[in-house]
Amino acid sequence: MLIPKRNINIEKIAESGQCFRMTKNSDGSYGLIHNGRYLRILTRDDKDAYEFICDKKTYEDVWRRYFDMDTDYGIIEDMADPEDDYLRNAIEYGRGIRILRQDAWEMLISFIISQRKSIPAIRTSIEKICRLCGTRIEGEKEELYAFPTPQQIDALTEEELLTCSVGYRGKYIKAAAQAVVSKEIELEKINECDDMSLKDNLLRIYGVGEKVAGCIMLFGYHRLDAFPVDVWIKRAMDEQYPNGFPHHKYRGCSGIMQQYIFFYIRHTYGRV
DNA sequence: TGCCAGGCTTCAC
DNA sequence: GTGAAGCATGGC
Repeated sequence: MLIPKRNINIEKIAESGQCFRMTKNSDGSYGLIHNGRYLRILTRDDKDAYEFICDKKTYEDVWRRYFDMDTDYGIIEDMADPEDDYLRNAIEYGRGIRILRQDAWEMLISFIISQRKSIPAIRTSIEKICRLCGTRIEGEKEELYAFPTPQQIDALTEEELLTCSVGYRGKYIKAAAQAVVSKEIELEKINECDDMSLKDNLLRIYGVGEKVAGCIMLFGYHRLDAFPVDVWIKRAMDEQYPNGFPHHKYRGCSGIMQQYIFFYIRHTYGRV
């Protein structure tokens, strides 16, 4: 499947900090795992496109939605205030980033792990957990593992979890798995809630605060008004928006603007 | 080597 | 409701 490069940039998405299991292979291709499926992506400069290594049906059934291909990001980019140079620069810099429609459970655990960790360290931890208790993906030469189910993580002992470099977050991960397995929290059902109620439900989970809830909403529930504020976004807000970010101008897409700013400021400070 | 990382809970006040 | 302490460990 050839996907034109217009409005999608796999390299930027892979390092945008919204997903942790999309990695660059030694041959320059990209690989990602989602819901137990592996997708390899080649860059085809000769066609000005990406080549998704999958059949058309799988693309239509799975990846088209995952990459949010039915949203026109050009329209969203045009919403930026013409006088907001910072945002316009951020968008220009991050053009091609899209908000992936990832799995809510995976986002819950991934962003619990993310607190006070660097992105490379988050990736390392998540990979360890997948190898420790995730299901091996069939039909691939490499050893690839799906993200563990709630039951698989719930079955781990505290000691096993600690081998994944999660540190003090181990108890949060256990509690989250327990809450899901026991149906104390129903991740699919709460998708019926409006944004505010969805956030309230997520905040009930031990180890989930404002920022992590925002990330789960944005990347796991595709709630595009979620605006998670981490140390980087706070830095951008303090420096560029001393009177607060004008959310009212970006109703329905301020989370996307957040993602452009996050990507931009991390590169501005040379941390990537 | 020391500092920082897509923060959270707990506990004063 | 607000503010500060304490937290585990990898990566640069």
